[in-house]
Amino acid sequence: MPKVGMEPIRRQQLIKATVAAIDEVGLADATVMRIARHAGVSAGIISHYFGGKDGLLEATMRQILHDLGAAVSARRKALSTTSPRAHLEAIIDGNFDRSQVTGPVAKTWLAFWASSMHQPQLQRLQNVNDRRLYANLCHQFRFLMPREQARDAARALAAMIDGLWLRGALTSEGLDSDRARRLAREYLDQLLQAQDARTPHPSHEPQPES
Amino acid sequence: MPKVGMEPIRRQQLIKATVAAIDEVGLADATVMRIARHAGVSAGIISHYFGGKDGLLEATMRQILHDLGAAVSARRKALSTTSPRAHLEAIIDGNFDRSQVTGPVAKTWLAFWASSMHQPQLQRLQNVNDRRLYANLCHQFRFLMPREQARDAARALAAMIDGLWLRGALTSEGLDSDRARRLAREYLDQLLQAQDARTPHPSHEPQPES
DNA sequence: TTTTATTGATTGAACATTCAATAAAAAAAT
DNA sequence: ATTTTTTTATTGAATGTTCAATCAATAAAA
Repeated sequence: MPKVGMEPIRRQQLIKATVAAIDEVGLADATVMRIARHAGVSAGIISHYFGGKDGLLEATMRQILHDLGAAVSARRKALSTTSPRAHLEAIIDGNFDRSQVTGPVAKTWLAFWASSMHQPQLQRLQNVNDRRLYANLCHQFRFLMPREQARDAARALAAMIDGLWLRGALTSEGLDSDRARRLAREYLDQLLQAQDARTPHPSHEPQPES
Repeated sequence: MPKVGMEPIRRQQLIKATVAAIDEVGLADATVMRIARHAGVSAGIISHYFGGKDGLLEATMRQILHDLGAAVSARRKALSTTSPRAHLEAIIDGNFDRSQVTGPVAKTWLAFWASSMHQPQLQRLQNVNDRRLYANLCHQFRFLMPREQARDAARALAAMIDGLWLRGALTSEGLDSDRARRLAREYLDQLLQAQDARTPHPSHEPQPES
């Protein structure tokens, strides 16, 4: 079987198998043997490509975070406007992107979330990601409201997004991504309406094109 | 040392020690030895009082859920009104009650949350609790809006509460419970204002006393 | 023939649980 | 009031299991 250039293939295989194993039995029971079996390879190969189980878990979390970032980024790049509202909606949609919201991925996500509280390696990844979401939201809200209000709006919308995710991961039916998206968007509407009510004379929004 | 009637004392001790151990090193590394050391007793005693580690973990989750329920319940009973808004605020405040929001408890809570996805015993407890929060919220919102809107409002506020919890558990500084409460209350305000805007002629609210 | 990829039995460490031994308190007997 | 007996609580070493990591052996491609 050994061909040259197996490394990228095996790495992807094993990361996918890790998500599958965590979905199946949870992080605590996702042993190297079970993961290897999912990938159709032997257990030893994990240490060979990832230096050990920890390396594989970190790579898996990286992959998930990367996919999430990519989903958001793609939606924002597809926009032909600088309208803050459109960008905020794109961030919401990206966070509930199909690829992210699959049952297995959601469970893996939550498992890493809990784990990251005590594993510095994972905590770093978690923090980077948290801050990115918060900073992105905050930056957009800044076009629409004063600094402190923008910060609160970002904090609240981030909490809403994560909360919908969390509750989706727990229900047996999995996350209803259409409903989650709708609820998050309605919340955004309310945030913006509340702001309009406070400042009936808009101050410094960027060019809200046609 | 052996006095009669140690059972309730030891059980409480061990549950407290479990929370402390999970706070210290996470659920994955909370071994019976470490928990026992926190409680100042030997490892064997855990099997004696809880039948095994699983029994202790389940009892710990029960305790945390019970404390949360009690905090909400106490605040609602202290109300001398049936105003839906006051009850909704009491539910919010109860969920961010001091006793719940301590760093150790928040971490333990999240650890069980992740764990409950794959442990039927814990999942049952989780579901009961989820449904209670949702049903309570939904019941109060029903006084203020039609069924479907009440359901969405309950889903969204529940997600906001859980999201604030989740994000609070992850930050190293712990949850800022005052800020969390404020953000959740502001969201509630927005929900109710949005509803007032839709139905300028209120239909069937209960006696909104003085 | 050499290089690269992969296997899987082996090793050692960590762990939950068990249980015979122990110790303290409570109860009974003196 | 002592001493003895019984009951209750607790210990911690021993047991058996599970697991991650290792590495010599193997097999396929180059």
